[in-house]
Amino acid sequence: MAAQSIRRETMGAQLVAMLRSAILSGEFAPGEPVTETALALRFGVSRGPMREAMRHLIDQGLLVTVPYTGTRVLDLSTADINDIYSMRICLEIFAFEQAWDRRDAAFRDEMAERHRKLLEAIDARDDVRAIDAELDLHGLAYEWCGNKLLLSSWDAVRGRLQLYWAAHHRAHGITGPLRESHDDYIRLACGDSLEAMKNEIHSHMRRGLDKTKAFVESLDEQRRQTSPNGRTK
Amino acid sequence: MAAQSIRRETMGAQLVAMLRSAILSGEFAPGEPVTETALALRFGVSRGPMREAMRHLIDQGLLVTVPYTGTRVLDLSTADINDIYSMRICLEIFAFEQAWDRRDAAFRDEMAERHRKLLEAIDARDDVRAIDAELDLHGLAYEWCGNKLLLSSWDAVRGRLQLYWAAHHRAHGITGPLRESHDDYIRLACGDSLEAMKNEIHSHMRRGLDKTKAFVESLDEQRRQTSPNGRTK
DNA sequence: TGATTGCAGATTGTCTACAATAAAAGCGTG
DNA sequence: CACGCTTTTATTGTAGACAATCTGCAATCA
Repeated sequence: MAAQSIRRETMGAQLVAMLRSAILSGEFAPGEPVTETALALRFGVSRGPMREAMRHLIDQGLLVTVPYTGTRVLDLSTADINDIYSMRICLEIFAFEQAWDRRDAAFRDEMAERHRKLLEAIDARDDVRAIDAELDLHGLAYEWCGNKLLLSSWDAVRGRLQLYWAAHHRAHGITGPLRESHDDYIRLACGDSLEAMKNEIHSHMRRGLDKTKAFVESLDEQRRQTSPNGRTK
Repeated sequence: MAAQSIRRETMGAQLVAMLRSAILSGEFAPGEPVTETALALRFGVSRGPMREAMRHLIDQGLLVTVPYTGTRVLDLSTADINDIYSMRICLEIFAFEQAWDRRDAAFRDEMAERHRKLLEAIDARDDVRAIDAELDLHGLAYEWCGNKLLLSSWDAVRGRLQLYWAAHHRAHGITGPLRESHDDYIRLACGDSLEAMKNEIHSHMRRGLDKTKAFVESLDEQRRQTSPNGRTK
């Protein structure tokens, strides 16, 4: 019944999706100020719904705002990366613990399917899609245990992660996930040893952390050289 | 409560606090519909800021909304309780792992201070304050590790927990935490064995889960008898 | 009798205009 | 040239009116 719904969604909800993808696609860079009027103009709506969508992303942590002063895209910081990745380890291990006994054929099929989509995006050299596919792949465990609270926490982490990876991609070009980087992950996630899977999560995250951290540090270095003040427009 | 003493904060931000405490104090019961106009009138503001505050609580999960139809306070459900408590175990153990080596004299002092406030509220038979104090006590570990992501996840859990406990309190009168219920928790949290603390968290949560679950089940029973129509979705 | 359709009320969604606030720019003065 | 004050401007905050949509009920018709 919902197949051919034309305007089933409210405007604000659509704006959230559009604005998020605009940020993650790099149209608005991390740290860059965004104003309600400008965005409203950009998306062809009034300030009301636009503001509402922005508040939603503020709640999610993708935007930060100072009352009566301004709003800007979340800036990249080395400190936050440790938080993000340690949180990932905690949540993903928990997700697998909860989902472990619920895994069935459908789970393994879905896992394979998402892996296929990831490989497809990598082969197509489509990094934006590859990033999304990798996060979808990791998201399966969270979805499978059916804990809404856990899922919303993962969403918060995912948003930030995507922001960092997208920035990384734009700075260094092709830097998406390697083709074989998830082979072990998939194998163990569908295997019989929860302990082995936990270890894989740890080492998987460790690799991701090192990579992401190195990038942001190089960015900090670069920024320090060009303008000691901060951002230039 | 002091309506508008100082206006350092923006109106919407104050409304969030007021509305939340109104919900948690039971002025608006779980499952009860709330309308923007009624609330705006109640707090003496326009629909704009009121709506904004409501959207914030919607993002936090304390309110649920259906487009063009209505908004209501989150309803109590037995299924969610398992999610909440398993999430609590996961997050709180992680918080102590992260904070463990950072604990110092200030940490132990603050822990003692919050425990003191909890006992004070219990002795004063002030259950609402006791609930808040207990959550503050548990919150210390989260605050201490300085992970913003973790803290926001804890906030989400805390809000729901508070909703359940407050409902419990209103239904059964004095049901707040017992005076000695946190002695072990405090002792081990300031002690030398992380493993012992993890065990304590597990058993502490187990007790809380059983108690809360029994309450909601009794509530479901009661609701099933009085009104068969039941507005469950 | 049963289903369908039209109507009324309520509620949220959106728009426009105006006020409050904070940061930046201008400017005179020592 | 630096300093402090005033003015300006950009931005968000708030208000009220209007439009779109949903729900329930009653009138209508086979």
